[in-house]
Amino acid sequence: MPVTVLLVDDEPLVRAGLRAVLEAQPDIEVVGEAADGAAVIPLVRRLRPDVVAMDVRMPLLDGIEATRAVLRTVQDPPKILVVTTFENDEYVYEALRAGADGFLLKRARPAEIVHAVRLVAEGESLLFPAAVRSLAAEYGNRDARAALDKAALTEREAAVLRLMARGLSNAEIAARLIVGTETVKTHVSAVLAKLGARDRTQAVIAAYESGFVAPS
Amino acid sequence: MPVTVLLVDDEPLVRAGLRAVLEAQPDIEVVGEAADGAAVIPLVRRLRPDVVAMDVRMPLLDGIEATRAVLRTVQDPPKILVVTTFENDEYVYEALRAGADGFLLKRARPAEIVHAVRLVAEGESLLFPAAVRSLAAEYGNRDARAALDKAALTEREAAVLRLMARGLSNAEIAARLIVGTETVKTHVSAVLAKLGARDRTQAVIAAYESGFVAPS
DNA sequence: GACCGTCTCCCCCGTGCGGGGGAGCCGCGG
DNA sequence: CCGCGGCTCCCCCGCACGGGGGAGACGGTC
Repeated sequence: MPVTVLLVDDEPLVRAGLRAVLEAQPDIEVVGEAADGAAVIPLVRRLRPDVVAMDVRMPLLDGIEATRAVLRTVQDPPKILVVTTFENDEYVYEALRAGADGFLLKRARPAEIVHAVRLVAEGESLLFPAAVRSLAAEYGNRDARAALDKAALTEREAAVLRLMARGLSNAEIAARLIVGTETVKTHVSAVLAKLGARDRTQAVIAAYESGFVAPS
Repeated sequence: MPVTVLLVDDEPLVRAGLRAVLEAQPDIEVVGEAADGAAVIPLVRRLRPDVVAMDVRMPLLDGIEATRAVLRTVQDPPKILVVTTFENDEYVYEALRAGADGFLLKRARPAEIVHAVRLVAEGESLLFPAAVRSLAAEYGNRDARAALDKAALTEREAAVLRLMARGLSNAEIAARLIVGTETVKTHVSAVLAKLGARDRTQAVIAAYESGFVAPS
């Protein structure tokens, strides 16, 4: 079964471009379009897309509010891919904080766009605002895919973060994973760097805010 | 307007007792009863009580699952007061983790019961499993009210915890609150003690898990 | 074969954190 | 009036934490 996508952007040109790029893939199907955030909710309810490619800056209801609204009101909500023109767009980070699953630069190459859609559809991508920010800058905003990959935690790092989010100390995590504390420290440092966190507390906050771990 | 309460307990005797105690108060009104957890959701939807006094151990659907179900499926859910017979009931802590707002021992004195209902109705109570556990033991399980009060954070402590949950360091919190770092440390220590947390990370986790702070 | 990313472990080092005390000030209530 | 709880600030102290390096082993890719 193909990945179904709903396009949300106020510029018809962008929608057409995304549609052309995505429809060229046999495993991706664009099932609908919307021109502003206010139209998103009913469309999501009706079309039940796997992924919503959502512009951040839009009239009526911007991407942040639309993201929040979708995640709050829709059962089993779709993955949300935030689309933006500028790399240093503060709105993007807010949208990611609001629960968006990934981000995409409009100037990205078609292959990158396709890759990003597949990533979030598989639920494998995990983006943290600070990491994306620095990486976007580092990569000159031209290779969103690389930024996406770099921002993703490795398996081990994810395991460590999960235990951090349960309140375990480095020594306890080491015991649980049957590795040395030095190893855990290495992973923790990597996690902090990728999440843009200063300490483990901020990392755990990022884990909750990004949906990496959920309350209760 | 009075505080409306829904009683959920499989023992008619307990329901009658709670009803008698609560109805004696002019500002509290018992609007319904249920004998098991499965009947709770439709009743909550129909009666829209301010508070649900919920037994933990029940046939069909226990208090934990019922609490989860209510909080997950009902818009603007009622406060949930977990009722239990035993102080060291692991189920209670699970229920509190599931989002319950307070706990009540069946053997509590009428005045304590009334007080607990009013507390959760006002949304002022804030219970953390570890704190409740130790306090319940400390008070010989006879004074639930005292435990409730002790487990509640003071205004200042709550403010500090909110900032902790935003990733601020002690120095940053001190600057924000315009006090000395030593003062912040005092409050942090108090928060850790009341939450049964070992460090600030565990405190932030408790804050998320208890609903004290919410993602996004 | 060379390269790269991941995972593992090691060193040193500074410091923020948390525990243990104590203490003064204020406002409220018995 | 005195006590009590909340808020404020201070001391000392130990240690886990996090940053900065480096390094070896493995597996996959080019």
